[in-house]
Amino acid sequence: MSKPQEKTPPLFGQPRNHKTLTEETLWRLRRDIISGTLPAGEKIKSEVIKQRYNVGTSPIREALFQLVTDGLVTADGQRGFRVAELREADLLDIADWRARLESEALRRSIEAATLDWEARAIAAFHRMKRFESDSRYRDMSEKEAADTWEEYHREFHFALYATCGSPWLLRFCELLIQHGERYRRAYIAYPRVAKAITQEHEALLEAALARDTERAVEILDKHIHHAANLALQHGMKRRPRPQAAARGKPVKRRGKTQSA
Amino acid sequence: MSKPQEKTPPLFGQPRNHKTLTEETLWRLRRDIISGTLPAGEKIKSEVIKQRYNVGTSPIREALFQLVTDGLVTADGQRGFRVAELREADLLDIADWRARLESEALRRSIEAATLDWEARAIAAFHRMKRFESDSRYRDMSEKEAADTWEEYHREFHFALYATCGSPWLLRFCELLIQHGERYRRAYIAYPRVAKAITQEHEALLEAALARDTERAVEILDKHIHHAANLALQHGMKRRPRPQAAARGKPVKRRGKTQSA
DNA sequence: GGTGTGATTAATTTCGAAAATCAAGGTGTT
DNA sequence: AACACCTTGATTTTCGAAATTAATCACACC
Repeated sequence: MSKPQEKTPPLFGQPRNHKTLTEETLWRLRRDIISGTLPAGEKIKSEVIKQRYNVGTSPIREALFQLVTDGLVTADGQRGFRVAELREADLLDIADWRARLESEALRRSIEAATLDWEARAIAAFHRMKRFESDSRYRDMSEKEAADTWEEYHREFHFALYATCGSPWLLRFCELLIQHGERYRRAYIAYPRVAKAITQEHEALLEAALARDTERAVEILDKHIHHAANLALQHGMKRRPRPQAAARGKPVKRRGKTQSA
Repeated sequence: MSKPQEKTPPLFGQPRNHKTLTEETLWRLRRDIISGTLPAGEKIKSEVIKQRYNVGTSPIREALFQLVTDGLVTADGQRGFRVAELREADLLDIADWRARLESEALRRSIEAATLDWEARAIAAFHRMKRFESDSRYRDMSEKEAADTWEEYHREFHFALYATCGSPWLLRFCELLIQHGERYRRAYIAYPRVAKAITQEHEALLEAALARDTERAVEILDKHIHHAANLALQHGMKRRPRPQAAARGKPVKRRGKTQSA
């Protein structure tokens, strides 16, 4: 009613109503890659995906090529697709640019703040916070809980940036956030990470609502680097060289790698 | 020999050796869109492309979906593909972020400058400059000349940014440059634009080689905004509302729009 | 015993046709 | 005459199979 020309960016997440199989497959694949269901470096066999998602060759390939452009999947010549590797240097680069670009997005959004913006941010924050403390999430599996929280978390950040006014900036943020989430989730699981950063979210929201741009940006900057460092620390303990795991010789075994 | 792990970003342009038909189709489509051979807003009919490029359905769709992610093509629900529209606001946004991000890339590249970097930049500049003044380009059609110059121009800019050390930054620059080029070429043709900005390139190279970061960044910033304003001025004269042209009613005629 | 070459097998890419979807034109009813 | 519904033709999407390419193994040769 209020703003009919507003076009929501292709933010990913909930079961949106997808018009084509390609679109649906894209979201499912993206979610599975970011959540780690499809681990980094793993070969993506169309046969497996075909059975898992119950679709034909074309939608899978069309979705995969979009993910290639997004950088979540790599396509080696004529040797099929792989989930993109995780590299420490990449994580640092992502955190660096997330901090820079999201800070700018936040700054612009605060300058252009509207009542809708406030409402959306508060709503998103509430949902996330409440989900953390409410025991309802015990009704779902760990993974579902993580997926849900991450969805809320993403939406909270996006709500803050939404009115920045620059489509390109939003797009870059979106891309970086996706990749950043993948790194984080590869290294630390849900309930843990939320505890570590929850009060930063609160402070961030508060500063933003108070229109205290400088403080908000400072908090956001720290928040992003904090999250990246958390991932880095846990990641170093857990997997010394993420890319070495799957890249090496394919274990010599050729045929079916796993069936059931 | 020197740096075997260096991976050239998927910079587009010349007839690289493509391994798959999808890849080849991607480059051809991208080139045709950026150069304006496929005009903004135009419907992309797979049947037409199929005949023009002599490929089947799959490679075309796979390529198109990659361009959708790049923002050069839009996919409306189940109604096929279109070349993305040109909008004034978008041009301004692109110029803004080109200036910011390329400045940062240039700054970092200068800080990390190597001899290879110098050599590549000088080589690229020479090629571009020489092409402008040399009458050889009369051997080709206007369009070929424009294509060639744009290729050199792009390479010159990229050469300056190449050692910035941030893959994500390079990627953003790449994307923005592609889109920026499309806007420029939609409004002003080759020989004209080169005359207007050629001495800026020279000054830019000079400052960069002298390691005068601040001056180089200042020149680059002006250069980018200058180019955008040129496009804007010419564009406003020529096409008052770029997006209105093709969006409107499809002229009521349904069947085959054009055959030969 | 190691190495290079040819044949076999698995996988990916590509095509062409069937199924699904959309847009326009036509028909009938109020 | 206006509106809704159905039919029809064209386009897009999807599938499954053929063609192409890469990988693996076996065998002979050095």
